[in-house]
Parts: sequence; structure tokens; C-alpha cells
Amino acid sequence: MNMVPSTQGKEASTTRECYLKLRQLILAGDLPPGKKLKIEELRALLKTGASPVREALSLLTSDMLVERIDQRGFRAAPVSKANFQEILTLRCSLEDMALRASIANGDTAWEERVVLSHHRMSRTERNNTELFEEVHKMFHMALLSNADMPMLLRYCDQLYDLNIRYRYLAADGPRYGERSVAAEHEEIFDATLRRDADAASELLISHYRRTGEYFISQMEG
Amino acid sequence: MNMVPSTQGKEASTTRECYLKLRQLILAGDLPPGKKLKIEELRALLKTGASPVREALSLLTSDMLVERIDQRGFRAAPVSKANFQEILTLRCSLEDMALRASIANGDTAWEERVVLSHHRMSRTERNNTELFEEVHKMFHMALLSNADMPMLLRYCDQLYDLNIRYRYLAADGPRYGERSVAAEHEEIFDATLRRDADAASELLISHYRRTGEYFISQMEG
DNA sequence: ATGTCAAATAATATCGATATTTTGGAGTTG
DNA sequence: CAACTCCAAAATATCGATATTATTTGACAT
Repeated sequence: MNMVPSTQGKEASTTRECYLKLRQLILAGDLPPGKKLKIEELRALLKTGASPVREALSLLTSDMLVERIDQRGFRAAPVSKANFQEILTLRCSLEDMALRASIANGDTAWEERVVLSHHRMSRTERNNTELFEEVHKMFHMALLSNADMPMLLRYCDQLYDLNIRYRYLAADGPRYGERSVAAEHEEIFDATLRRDADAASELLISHYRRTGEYFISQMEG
Repeated sequence: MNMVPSTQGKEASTTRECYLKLRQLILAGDLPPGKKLKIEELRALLKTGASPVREALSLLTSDMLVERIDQRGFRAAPVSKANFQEILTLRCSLEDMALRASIANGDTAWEERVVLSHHRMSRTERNNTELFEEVHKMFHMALLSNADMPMLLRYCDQLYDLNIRYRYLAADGPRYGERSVAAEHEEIFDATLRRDADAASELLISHYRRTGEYFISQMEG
């Protein structure tokens, strides 16, 4: 009888919705690092049952955004200088691998994805944090998307999100040096389209390191 | 009043038990790749409720041993030549990083862990597959254990298990070339204790590649 | 025969309630 | 006054049942 599709298009499961919402809350710092995540609270917040919440938290555990202690519940993953450092190191190594593989497999469809995502990013205002972070991630993942290594891409995606979380947390503090981020993106973009893997990778990694070292200097200064 | 502890020692949660059992079943190939994993069946097999089973399957999803399709249940992760290849590539890269970091941080306690696990492995018969795989993994993880990079170690651990699964599956086929596996372990061991990172890493990686390429040649031959 | 549709069947996802375990505090003792 | 035990409150983990959603079956029309 229900001829008008209630939510038109994709009917996600309750669990997935919980997962996405909780993920966003943690990434944006609304559920701060180390905070105890009580089922009952979240159940009330998301207006749903306990099962989907539990399962969503389970999934977030594998993204390393939530810690679980057997019989003692869940809590938002803590942050630390060492953890940030490790994320940075792993990203440099894994994205280097992925970008090289992506370029090596380079085809037209991929090139178009890169161009499109780059264009969208350039057209998005940086003030609109939420939206900018989204297109920014799209651009970076598009660069890697042709690597033909699904597990590697999954790791890169995870690490990207873990890193973004630190960015959100730091955003409360002093505005981070506007630097020449846009110019750096431009250089990476150009080198990639030139299929110059060495240059592209070098630029990408130093892009990360520069941002990373700035944060590290702030974290316990 | 219960003065005699029922299971003496560690009381794990039902979920964890399910997780460990299912994991072993999948690794050993008792739940073959691609097989539909129906909650009801597993519930009966493990003699427990549906909730722990669901949660355990959720956890296995993050280990990439189980695939989940929203609203359509779980299935054991499929296998493929490409997937094996990717696992091999990632292991070579990540274990290289971990081993170098581990050696760089090298201290006495770590050295003793390595020596101990090596000794245990050398004292274990290869025929006792189950047990040998356990001590073998212990040895390899001990080598990396001093890297002081928890996320990296987690990735290595995951990838190790994914690889072992292919070994179990291939074990049904022709016995894999006894080769000089023991000798190779010896060389890796020696180079590591010498703190010769370049040599140790080189030996470790070629150890993996050799085994890997042997399997690949068999997979679709 | 073959393809389509609807009812029946089976499996998953979710809920509400119960059982277990942990946590916090009051009261007692050395 | 510190440390320890025991009890009450709270939170987690698990169960059994129901509601949703996918899949199969079989009748019917082409």
C-alpha cells in the first residue's frame, strides 16, 4: 500500500544510521576522547533501541574510534601525541604506496574522478568546515582510488578519519596556519595528472608532514 | 557461595568466546570462503543466544574474515588470487616498517621475548599443525613487538591471520615444499639479534615472498 | 515451456525484559 | 584514620519474542 517511498531511495538499516551518526559525533569531538559511552544515554539520544547502538559501537571499535573493555562497556578512543604520530607515520607510508599504485594503473575514468573532485574542492569555501572536510576527503581518496587494493584503501580511509578527528579537536584552539594548503593541493594535483609518481608522492607526504608537525608542536607546547 | 570457580581463571564474555571460536572455524576453513553464515545455525552450533553470535560476526567483519551485506546477513569472506596478492604486498610493506622500528627500539626485554618464542618454535613439531601455527605466529609477532606502534601491530596481526587462512586452505592440496623454512627462520633470528635491520628486513620479506609466490603459482595452475 | 506476480516461507533486524557484573558508598574493624 | 567487607544502585550482557525484509514457491497467463 505504501506507494510513496518514505525516505525515497536508500533505506539504510537502523544500525547503519546509528553507526554514521555516532561516528560523526566522535569525529567532530561532540563525544570527546575518553568519554564513557553509556548505551542508555546513546539510546535516548538517537531515539532507538539498545541493539543497534551496541552493534554500531562494535563497528566503531574496528575503526579505532571506540574502545571496548569486556564487561565494562565502551568509551570514545583516547587521543595522545604518540597516537597522532603513529597515524601520521602510517598515512605517509600507506598513502605513498596507494598513490603510486593508483598512478601506475592510471586510466581515463580515474583521471576524470580526480579532476572532478579537485574542481569541487576548489569551489568549496573553507569556512564551511563540515562541507569542506567532505570534499577534501573526496579529493584525497580519489587520488588513491585506482590502486586496485581494497584493503589498503580501507586502511587509508580509516587513518584519514582518525586524522580528521585531531583536526577537529585542534580547531577549538588557535586557527591553524592558513599556509599554502591550496597551493600544495594544486601541486599534488598537477604531478598526479602528469603521472609523475615520485613527485606526486613526495608532495603528498610533505603535505601531510607539514600539517602534522604543526599540530604536534601545538599539542603539548 | 560458589567457592569452586567454575572455569578457573579467566571468565571471558560469551561474545568473546563466540568470536574466538568462529574465528578459528573460518581460519581453519571449516566455514569455507563465501559460505552463508546463518545466525540460527551458528547459534545452535555454539549453543548460545543470537546476540553474542551477531556481535561476534560484527567483530569478525573488521578483521575482514566475514563480509556483511546490510539486511542480508553475513558470509565468510571470499578468497581470490588478487586478495592473496594484496595481503602479501601489505605484509611485506608493513612488517618491514614494524621490524625496523622494533629493532631500532631494541631492548633487553624484547630480545628475551624473541629468544624465547624462537626456542619454543624450534621445539615444536611441524606435524602438529594447530600448535605449530600458534608458536610460529608468536615468533613472528615477537620480532615486531617492540615497534611501539599499536595500530601497526594490529594491522600486522590481522594480515598474518588472513594469510594463515590461505595456508590452511592450501594445505588440502599438495603438501607445500618443505623448503628451508627452518633455515630461513634461523637467518631472520640471527640478523635481528645482531640488530642488523637491513638484513633482517630483507630476509623476512623474501621469506614471505618465496612462500607467497609458491602459493600463487598453485592457485590457478 | 517460459516469464511474471503474489502468497508463503525463511532469515535478519530490532525490541523489551531479565540476568550478571561492576561500581560506589556506608558501616565496621584493626 | 586507613583498609576492608558487604550491600544497594547502575550499567552491561544476554535472552526470547516480534516486526521487517529477503527469498523461494507455485499458480497463472502469455
